[in-house]
Amino acid sequence: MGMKMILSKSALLFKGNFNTSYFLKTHLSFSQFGVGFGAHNSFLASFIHSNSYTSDHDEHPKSKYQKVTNLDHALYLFDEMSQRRPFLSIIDFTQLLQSVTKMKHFSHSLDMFKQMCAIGVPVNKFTMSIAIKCCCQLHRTNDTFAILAYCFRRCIVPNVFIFSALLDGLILEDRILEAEIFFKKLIKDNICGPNVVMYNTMIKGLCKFGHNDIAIQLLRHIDERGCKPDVVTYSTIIDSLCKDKLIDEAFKLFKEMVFKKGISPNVITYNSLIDGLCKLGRWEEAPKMLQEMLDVGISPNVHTYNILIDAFCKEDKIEEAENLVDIMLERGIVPNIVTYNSLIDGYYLRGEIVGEIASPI
DNA sequence: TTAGGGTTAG
Repeated sequence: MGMKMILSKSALLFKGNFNTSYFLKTHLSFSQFGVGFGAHNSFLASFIHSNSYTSDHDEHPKSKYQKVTNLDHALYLFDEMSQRRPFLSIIDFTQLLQSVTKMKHFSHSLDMFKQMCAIGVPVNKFTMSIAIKCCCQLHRTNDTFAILAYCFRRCIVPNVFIFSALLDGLILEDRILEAEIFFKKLIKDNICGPNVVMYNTMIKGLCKFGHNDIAIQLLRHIDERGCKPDVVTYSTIIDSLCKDKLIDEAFKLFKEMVFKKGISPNVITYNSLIDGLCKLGRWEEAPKMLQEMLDVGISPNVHTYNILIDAFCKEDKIEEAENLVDIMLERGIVPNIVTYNSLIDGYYLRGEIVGEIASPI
């Protein structure tokens, strides 16, 4: 099998089914929640700068459990900790659990959590919320509800972190109806006062299912509840509007966020808008947005460049895409697999990749 | 001195 690729310079714990409906008895109607691009200029830059703040990152040094980046090392440490008596602090255990979770070894994290419970480590709300997150990432939300039941048995009252993780799990599994019912029940029965993260999670779910209008209603509702929407709230809806090709609506919300609410956009907000412009073929405006980002002091990241590179490649503008790769490299941003996949697609569309591609293995 | 949310391809 031969390979001939012509790429130019860029070629380079808890078993059992907990009954979710136990928590969702009350079914409420969600209906109770009930400018186009081009006006950006230096005023925007000054406005955003005036609303930005810098924080001193005077963080505490990381513990050895927080520094772990290797699974085998983490498991070794855990084994060592499990055998020590008296137990180390629950903070040490939780930090190690979090490190394994950050490595995305969710099954191992859950196994560790179960082991902690089995040997009697006094798990707390922090530990619980990490375990629930792991369950959700593994698409095992029903097991998550079992952990919640375990919370109650141990007299650990779930808090907004734990409920938000649960809500996120339902949304991840596309169980939007249950998510809505659950969310409303938490509020109606005063089980948990939602904060902006929980609202954002619900808004993400609504957007995921195309309910932009209800998401915007919920955005209005946040203010009425005395909670403040933030850049994630707006960016989530802006992104959804862009994906639904409602770019003018997205820019309207963008302006509301910046000028009315005084919330500074970030690189993710801009990425969504640039992607929306590219996918609608508004080629004049996308580079302007990139320039605007730079003007307001927001550095494009690998996502930003990938969005533009992919769009150029799909439009047979390979040279422009290659120029962007050069700019990325000059700015110290390393192209990743998405960058190369987009470029390969572009070359393929142009017919510059011929023959069969042999397996490299 | 321990926990949560939004962006890119296929």
